[in-house]
Amino acid sequence: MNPDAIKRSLAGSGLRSTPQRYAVMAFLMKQTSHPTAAEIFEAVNRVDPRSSRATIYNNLRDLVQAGLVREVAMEGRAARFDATGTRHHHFICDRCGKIEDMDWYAVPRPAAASLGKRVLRECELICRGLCTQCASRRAPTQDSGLKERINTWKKK
Amino acid sequence: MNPDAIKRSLAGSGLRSTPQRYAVMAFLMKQTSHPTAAEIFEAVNRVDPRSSRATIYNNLRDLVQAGLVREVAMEGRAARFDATGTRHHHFICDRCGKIEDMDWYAVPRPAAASLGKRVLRECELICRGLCTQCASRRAPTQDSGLKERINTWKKK
DNA sequence: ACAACTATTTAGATCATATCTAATCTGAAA
DNA sequence: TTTCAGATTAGATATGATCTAAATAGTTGT
Ligand SMILES: [Mn+2]
Ligand SMILES: [Mn+2]
Ligand SMILES: [Zn+2]
Ligand SMILES: [Zn+2]
Repeated sequence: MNPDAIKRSLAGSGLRSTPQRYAVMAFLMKQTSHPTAAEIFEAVNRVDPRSSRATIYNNLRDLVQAGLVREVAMEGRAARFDATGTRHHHFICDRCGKIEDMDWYAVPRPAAASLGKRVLRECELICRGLCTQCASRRAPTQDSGLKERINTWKKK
Repeated sequence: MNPDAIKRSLAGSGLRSTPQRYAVMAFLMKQTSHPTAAEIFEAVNRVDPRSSRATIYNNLRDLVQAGLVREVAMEGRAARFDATGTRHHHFICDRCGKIEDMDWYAVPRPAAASLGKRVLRECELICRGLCTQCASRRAPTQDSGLKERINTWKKK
């Protein structure tokens, strides 16, 4: 996306276009990974060191509120973010914890009986297993169960 | 589930059955919500105050490694847990943040092309919208967009 | 171009959650 | 009953996120 389009989308959400805020948005948009606030802080300041830690957090909060960025649902401690460009699902690797985008496809909605009086807005998918890299590094053996997988991952 | 069954499932995972560990497991199994470590600490010690904070965390770690408990994938800061009894999906309320269980149903797996060389183990669903309580408290208006919903929720 | 107004940025303090340490205790096997 | 690896503990420490209040800078109107 070009600079002006980003600036317009900020303005369209009632957010001023500051160099710091622009940098966070632009970085997330060209990212295919799902960086933490700390990673965004580093990357953004490596290019142009004008953002404080608080500003990164402030801007992530504002961009999420504006719907331009989302926090990814997963079980780690540090929040991870992606720009809400195109709709997609996620794949989380059991072994290395990496979060990858998966092509979006409509998922059958829960049965009305199961839904009850809840109002459904969307269904997102979290696929789990081994990422390409981890799958090739060692084929999962029969006794390599959840325990082993979580162990490996937690040990970083 | 009866006490002996819990003890057997702990032993079956190579975990000693201690009063503290048993209490965490038993509490999670009778829970329909998705408590944080702090909530488990409080609840367990209200009944029988023998567990330290570190022990709650230690046991949650051990039970997750054993596959008897899982940490729920969601975007909050404090980890939330449930016993992995019956397979199910989750519904997260946009307004109050509550996580509810949804009946399990098989989800169509991603297309082979999209999956690539990844090894798929499972697909879990995160449904979003308004829980029964929030849906009835105020019907969503047309201009009540993501921004408003997140705002309301973040304000606790 | 300039002033005025308010959103934004900032360093550092503080909070919330999770993990580590190393001393002590205990479940369960023999 | 003895034994000892596994489990518990209080408190210290680490990590990630938010708050504070003073300084700065986009944007709008002139
Ligand atoms: Mn993504
Ligand atoms: Mn659940
Ligand atoms: Zn991997
Ligand atoms: Zn709700």
